[in-house]
Amino acid sequence: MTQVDDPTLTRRERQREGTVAEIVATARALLAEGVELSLRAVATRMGMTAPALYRYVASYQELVDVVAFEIDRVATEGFQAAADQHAPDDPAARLVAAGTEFRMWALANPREFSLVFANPVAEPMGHHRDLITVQSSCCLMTDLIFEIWQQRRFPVPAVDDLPPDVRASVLEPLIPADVDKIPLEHRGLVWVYMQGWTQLYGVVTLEVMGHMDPRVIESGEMFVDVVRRFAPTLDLADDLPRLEAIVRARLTA
Amino acid sequence: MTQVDDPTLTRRERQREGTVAEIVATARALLAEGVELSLRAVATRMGMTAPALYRYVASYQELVDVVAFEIDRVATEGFQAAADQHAPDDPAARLVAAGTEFRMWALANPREFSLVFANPVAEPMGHHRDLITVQSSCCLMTDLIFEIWQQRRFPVPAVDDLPPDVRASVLEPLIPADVDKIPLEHRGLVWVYMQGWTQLYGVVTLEVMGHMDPRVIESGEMFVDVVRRFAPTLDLADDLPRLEAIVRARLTA
DNA sequence: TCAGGAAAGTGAACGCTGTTAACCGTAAAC
DNA sequence: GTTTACGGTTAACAGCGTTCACTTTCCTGA
Repeated sequence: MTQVDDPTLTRRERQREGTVAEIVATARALLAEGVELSLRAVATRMGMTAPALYRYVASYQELVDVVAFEIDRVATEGFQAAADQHAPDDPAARLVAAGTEFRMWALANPREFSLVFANPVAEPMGHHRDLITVQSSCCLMTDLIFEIWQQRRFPVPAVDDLPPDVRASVLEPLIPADVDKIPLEHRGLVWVYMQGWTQLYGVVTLEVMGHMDPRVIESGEMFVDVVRRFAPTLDLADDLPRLEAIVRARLTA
Repeated sequence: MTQVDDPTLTRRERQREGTVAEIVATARALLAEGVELSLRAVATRMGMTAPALYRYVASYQELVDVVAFEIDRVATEGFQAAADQHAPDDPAARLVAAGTEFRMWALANPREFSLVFANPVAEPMGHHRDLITVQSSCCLMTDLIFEIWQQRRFPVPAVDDLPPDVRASVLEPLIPADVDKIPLEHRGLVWVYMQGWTQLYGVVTLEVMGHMDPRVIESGEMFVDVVRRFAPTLDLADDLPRLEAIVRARLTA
C-alpha cells in the first residue's frame, strides 16, 4: 500500500490521503472477491455511507480511474519483478519474462485487466484519460525494448521513411514512454514500441475476453505464436528457442 | 430487416416474430443514436412498458445477445459486399477488402463493435455464449482465407506438428467456420484461421478501444502494418504492394 | 358459434445503482 | 476561544432490471 507520511502535509491532509488510500484498497479487495464495484459497496465495507465518498472522489468514474491506476501500478511491479529474475545484460529474456507475466496476470485477474485496459469503451472522443491510466505497464515494456535495442541495435525504420502521421506520433508521442533518451535520428524505435505493444496487448485482450478457443487460451499457444512472430522485429530470431523456453516455463508454472 | 412471412407459422407466431424483430430494430436504432441500451428505453420507444418485453426476451442480457447477433449479421453483409467488389479469382484482394471494411466499420460504430465483440467482459467461465454470437463475421474471414489457400496452397503446419491442445482445437473446432470442407490432413489451416483472426481482431479492438495514439488510429498505419506482417503467412508477400494499395484506398475513402 | 385458455400488456412494487441536497457535530485554524 | 470548514449523516430523486398480480384481447377447439 502507498505510504502516506509526508511531514510537509498538515494532519488533515495526511488523514485525507489515508482515507482515499483505504478507499482504493477496499475497492481492490471488493473486485478481487468478484463483487461488482460500486460506491455503496465500497462505502458499506468501510463503515460509511455512499454519499460520504463524494468527499474524496468526484464521481463513480473517477473512482474507477484511480482504482485502475493503482491496479496498473501494483501489477507492473509484478512484471518488473519477473523481468528482474533475469540478468541485466539479458534484456531479451527480461522482456519476454515481463510480457508473459503480463499475460498470466491478465488471465488470472480478468476483472482487473478489464478495468484497466478495456475500461474506456466508446467514450466521447477527445478525452485521452485512458492513455494516462496505462502508464506503468506500457512504460515498462517500452523500456525493456529500449534495453534490447541498446544491446543489439536491431534495425529501426528511419524517421523519414515513416508515414507522416506516424512520424508526428513518434516525434511527439502521447504514449507514456521515456522517449527523451532516444536520439532523434532513432525515433523510429518508438514505432517499434507501438508495434510490440499492439501485438502483446492485442493477443492478451482477446484471450482475456474469451474470443478464442478455450483450449488454445489454456495452452497459451497463441501467445507463444505472437511472441515468435514478433521476435524477428527485435532481431531475436536466433535467440528464439531459448526465449520460447522462458515463456513456456512461465505458462506451465 | 429480416422478413417474417413463413406461411407454416400461425398468425400469432408470425406476429410474435414481427414484434421481436421490431424490438431488435428499435434497440439498434437506440444505440445508433448513442442512447444507452436499456429495456425501458426500447419499450418506451415502442409504446410499451418494460415488463412487456419479458414476453419476448428472458432478460436484459438476452436482449443484448440477440441484438449483437443481428448487428454482426448485418455488418457481415457489408464485409461480404466489400469482398465482392473484387473478382472471384482474386481471393487475396477479397480478404483484405473484407478485413479493411471490418476495421472501418468497427471504428465508425464503436458502440456496436463493443456490444458484439467486447461484450462478455469477464463473465463466469464455462459459458461460451460469446463464441456463438461471433458467427457471421468470423466465418466470412475464415472462408476468404480458405479461398486463398485453395488457389495458392500456401504452406500450412502439419496437424502432427501442432501442440496437442491446438491439434484438438483444429480437429474439433469451437470457432464457427466451415471446417468440414478441409481435408483432415490439412486441418493445420484452421490454425492459420485462428492466427489471422487474432491479428485482425486484436489490432481493431485496440484501435476501437482507443489504446493507441489517436494520430496512428486516424491514419490506419498500424492496421496496415499488421496486414503487412501477416501477409507472408498466406504466401502473399509478392502481392503485398497491390494489396496494400487496396487497403489504403479504403482507409482514405 | 360459443366457451375456454393462452398470449400480450399494464401497473405497482422491490432492490439495486449513482447522485444531490440539507443538515449537523467535531476538529482544525486564526 | 471563536469561527470556519471538513467529514459524515439521512432523505430523496431518477433510473435500472426484474417479479408479481391482474386485465384485456384474440386465437383455438369442440
